[in-house]
Amino acid sequence: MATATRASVAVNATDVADQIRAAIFAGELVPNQRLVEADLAEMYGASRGHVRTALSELTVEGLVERIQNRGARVRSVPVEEAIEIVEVRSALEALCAARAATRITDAEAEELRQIGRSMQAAVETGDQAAYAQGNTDLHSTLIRLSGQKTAAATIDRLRAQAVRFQYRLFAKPGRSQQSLPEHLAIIDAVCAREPEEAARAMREHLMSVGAAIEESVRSGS
Amino acid sequence: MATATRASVAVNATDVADQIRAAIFAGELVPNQRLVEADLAEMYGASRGHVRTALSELTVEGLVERIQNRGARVRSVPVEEAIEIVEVRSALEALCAARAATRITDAEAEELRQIGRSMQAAVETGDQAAYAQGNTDLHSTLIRLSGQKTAAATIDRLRAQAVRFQYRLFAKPGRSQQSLPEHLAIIDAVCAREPEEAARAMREHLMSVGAAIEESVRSGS
DNA sequence: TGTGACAAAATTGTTTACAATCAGTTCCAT
DNA sequence: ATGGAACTGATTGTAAACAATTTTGTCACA
Repeated sequence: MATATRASVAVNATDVADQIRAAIFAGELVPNQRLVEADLAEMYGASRGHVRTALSELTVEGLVERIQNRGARVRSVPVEEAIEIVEVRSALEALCAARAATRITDAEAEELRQIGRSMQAAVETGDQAAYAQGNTDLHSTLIRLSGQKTAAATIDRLRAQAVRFQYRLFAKPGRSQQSLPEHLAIIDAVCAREPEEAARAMREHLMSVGAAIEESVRSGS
Repeated sequence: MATATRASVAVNATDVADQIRAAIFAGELVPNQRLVEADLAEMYGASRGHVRTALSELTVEGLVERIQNRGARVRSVPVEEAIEIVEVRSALEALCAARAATRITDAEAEELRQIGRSMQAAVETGDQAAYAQGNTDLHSTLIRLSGQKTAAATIDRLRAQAVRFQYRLFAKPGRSQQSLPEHLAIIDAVCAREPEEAARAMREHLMSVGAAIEESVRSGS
């Protein structure tokens, strides 16, 4: 733990991109923070050329913003766009939930119900971290069970852009009490192998997430 | 028109990426075709460095595939993935259609109906090119009217990956006769400002596109 | 005190040269 | 003939040097 911000050494452009992406995801690099090539090169033990192409790639992914001759910054996603992202995720995760409902095996259904039980327990004991973990597990499990790799990749990319707002949301008191029944409804529908209902429940859940983001911004700042 | 494959001169990495993207879209660069850096550099009048970062960006976009020390190729999208792409587009364009239905003005509705009329005329006169144009116009207009930029960008990126299959489809005899009523149903629903029905019609249409791709591949090769 | 011109520093953009790797070929021993 | 070691040409990977640009700092002057 000598160098706090560096997990492992990056050798090529892809590695550097991965590290920067992880740092943004972890909140170590915050929106609008300048990304000076020389600094990043030293920090990750890579050449400046590698850092440069990594920044190009991250720009395509929408995580980084570049201005000619004025360098790169962590892109600050405006609220309106964050809501758009949730709306798109809503459509895609609804698709995934529906597909999961048509493909799920009995063993996988049990796995899903287990996630539901642990989320319920987390709400009862007031363990926010455990609830957040359950939330992540549920969404990623459904995406995996859908077998839709294109949707999975798209959702991943979009979610990375909106990390900033995810944190805000879990900090909101009473949020988990509200979203728990939504999550359980999704699990029930998928386990009951009802694609239409699973999609509907997922859409409803993510629309509520969108509304919560909108509201938290309206009141927060 | 001295150099057939080059439209304008590329000076930086973004320009090169644009040119290569356009060439792939136009079918000048076909799947699995090798992309030799030195050749591209000469062809587009750019340095090899710029070509290199352009290839990195296009790899992130999913248009190009790179293998370490063995260069870049135009990525060949397998059929299964093309179907996934249509499925994702189905979810996203349904979202756009629904949003368009809630936001559309009278003038925009007339614009949409006009597209419908020209598509109908194209089918009656057997003008395939005009029908393809109408198809493009309709989809892009709905996406624009939705005001959902995130969805728009995502759809664009996905469609670029699946160009190969779009061509195939329009070559199929009787395809336009089948899809015309689907298109008209979408237009009617959006103009009637019925989001649910618009989304349903769009989903149905794109599912039929997916089925047609699957079938054309099954029989074609 | 404020403002403009100028100089210096920091940073990014671009090119070039060189190193590493791979595919194909030749050639020799078996 | 056959298999493999060594060679060759083509191509990609890497780094470092240089050029261009922006930003920051300084100072004279109103």
